[in-house]
Amino acid sequence: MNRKAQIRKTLANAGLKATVQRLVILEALTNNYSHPTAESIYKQIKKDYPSISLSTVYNTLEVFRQCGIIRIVNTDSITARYDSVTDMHHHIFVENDNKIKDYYNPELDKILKKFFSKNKIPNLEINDIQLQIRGKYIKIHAN
Amino acid sequence: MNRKAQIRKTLANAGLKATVQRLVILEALTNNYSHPTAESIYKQIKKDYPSISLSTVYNTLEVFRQCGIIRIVNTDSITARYDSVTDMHHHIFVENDNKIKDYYNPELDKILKKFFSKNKIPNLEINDIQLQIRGKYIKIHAN
DNA sequence: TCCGAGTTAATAATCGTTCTAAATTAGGAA
DNA sequence: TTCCTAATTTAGAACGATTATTAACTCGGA
Repeated sequence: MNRKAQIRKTLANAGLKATVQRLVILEALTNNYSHPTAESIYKQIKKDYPSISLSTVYNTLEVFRQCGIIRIVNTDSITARYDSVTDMHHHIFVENDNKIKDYYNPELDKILKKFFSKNKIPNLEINDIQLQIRGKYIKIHAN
Repeated sequence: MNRKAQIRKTLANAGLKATVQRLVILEALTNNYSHPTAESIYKQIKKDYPSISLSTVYNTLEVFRQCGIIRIVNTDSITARYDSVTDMHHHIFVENDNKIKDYYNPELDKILKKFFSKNKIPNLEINDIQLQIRGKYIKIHAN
């Protein structure tokens, strides 16, 4: 199944009409691994689809979020950054350039799950566990 | 050393003048474990010190943040929430009531540190590792 | 005490987001 | 297909949180 068909399927599963706007917004987000802001999704889409409204981008992202097909990344910034991956994964916050990278590591996931099944937090039903790794990229000198 | 003396010391170590405003703001934050917003710190302080300005609260929190004596908690919300604890700890996001609780567990910290010293991320110098645990509080029925 | 840098207060400005209401559109029924 | 209705989109106003501006104040050193 190609990407566009996959996106249509995601919308159908969520019970959402497959409007042009929803298709392009979700496609923009799934093609973008930089955890973009609403504004930057809007700018990207506007190139090919100039009549799109910023409101629509915000509204649609909020609809997607409520359906659970996207998320807002937890950050210390005012501006929301969106993530189309809802499977278990972690984030690397790169201090040099304000980028957020995904970090996948099934071994780590296993360790975390094991830890919290042994060490239950009283009365809490855990829905999601996510690591935030904050760091700086360092230059490697070959000499 | 009492709390007020400790706060004075923290300011001195950061090279900051110990003004009344800074003292009350930092005291309010260190006494408050709910990761308050700027607005709620402002309201709390205003009771005892009515001439304080909301701007001062914002400015001062930002000064503290830049000095590294407080942090902004990573959240998916528009409103910044502040944390006076900068030692390694994690956060529990309680979905029922929008509260953020601290989670300390030295054993977990050891596991995480060990994992990342074994599994280095190329070119990345890690400054902080933090877990975000999202969940719901469940009622326990005794019968 | 006086000076000057640092700090604060009040408020205007800005930014990101949400709301509102009118226009448009999608998709089902006839 | 055409019509109908509810859902969706658009543009722009409104809003809330934060930041900037600037004049007044204050602290600590000379």
